[in-house]
Amino acid sequence: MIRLGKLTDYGLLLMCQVVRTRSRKNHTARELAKECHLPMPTVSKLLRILHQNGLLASQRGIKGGYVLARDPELIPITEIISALEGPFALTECSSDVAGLCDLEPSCPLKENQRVINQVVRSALARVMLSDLARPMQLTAIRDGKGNLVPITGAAIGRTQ
Amino acid sequence: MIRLGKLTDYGLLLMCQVVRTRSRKNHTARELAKECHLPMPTVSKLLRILHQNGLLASQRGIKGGYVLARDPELIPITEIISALEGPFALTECSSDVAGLCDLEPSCPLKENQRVINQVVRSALARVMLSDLARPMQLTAIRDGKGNLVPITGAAIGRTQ
DNA sequence: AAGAAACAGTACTGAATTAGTCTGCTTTTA
DNA sequence: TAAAAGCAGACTAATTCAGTACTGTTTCTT
Repeated sequence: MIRLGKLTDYGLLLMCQVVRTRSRKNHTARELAKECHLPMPTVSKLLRILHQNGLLASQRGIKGGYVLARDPELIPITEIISALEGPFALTECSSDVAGLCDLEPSCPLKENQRVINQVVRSALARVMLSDLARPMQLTAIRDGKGNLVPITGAAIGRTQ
Repeated sequence: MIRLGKLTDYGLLLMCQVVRTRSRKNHTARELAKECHLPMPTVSKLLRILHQNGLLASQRGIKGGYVLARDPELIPITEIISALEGPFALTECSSDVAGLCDLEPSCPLKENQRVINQVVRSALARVMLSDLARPMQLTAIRDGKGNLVPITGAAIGRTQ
């Protein structure tokens, strides 16, 4: 399967929790850990990374905590994923670093790897955090032209 | 990054090689291994899996080998990926198997994981093997930075 | 009919990656 | 100034993955 790390999954969960409870002034790592049933050190680490990538704003000190840096409508989930998983690449070859692959000079796939990558990425870039945080309400995404496309009809390929 | 295993990458490479040289009556594992600069046992294993999933047809015996089971225009790369990586799922939660996740009863993300999954999958389902096997003829253009961008969906999100 | 060439399948090993934990430090406010 | 909270990196354990080896089965050729 195409893999998203557990930590990324947790990260998405945390961000959703922040969105869902954003009436609160701020969110401490401890609170979020409890609410999401995740170990506190892990949550702490994730929140720090999300902060470093401009997705959360942090306040230190005894009354500190985290708040969302932007409206959830303005946060594509690709940003969260990139923050936690590093540069977006399906394989080593599709990254921008050269020389990672022995086959590189002879590999005719390299360019197309980039394309696969781009297809996945642009598809995910249309899903916003606000879409994720409202369970059950996401029945459509926007296609390349900005039109809404029902999710259910989007599936091609067979179900396994 | 979203991860595709090396073996899957090799599998895509092999399938492309078969397509590109399909004037040959058949393709032995040995030939393909040499042409793709991959170890022969690995190639053998991959070809067998691809065959089991109905992507290649095999002929045993001294004059045996593999041929493409269908026209490359009819093979979405999701099929190749699913064959080599197992059921399409970005995280454990998004698979159909229940009970894998401790958080399941309280996890409000579960449904949306499915959505993310579906978004990626339906995007990839539109890319056919024939598209991959013809480098440079793909429906993609280069943007200002030299990155390939599919013309079907204007890439949103920022480039990292 | 026998042997060679090629596919089929399984099991094991070593390596790489990842998740998670621990420890200590810095900042801020009551 | 002490406590609460964030900051940072190192370390360990577990899991996953790639690769290899070995054995069996099929079919063609001589």
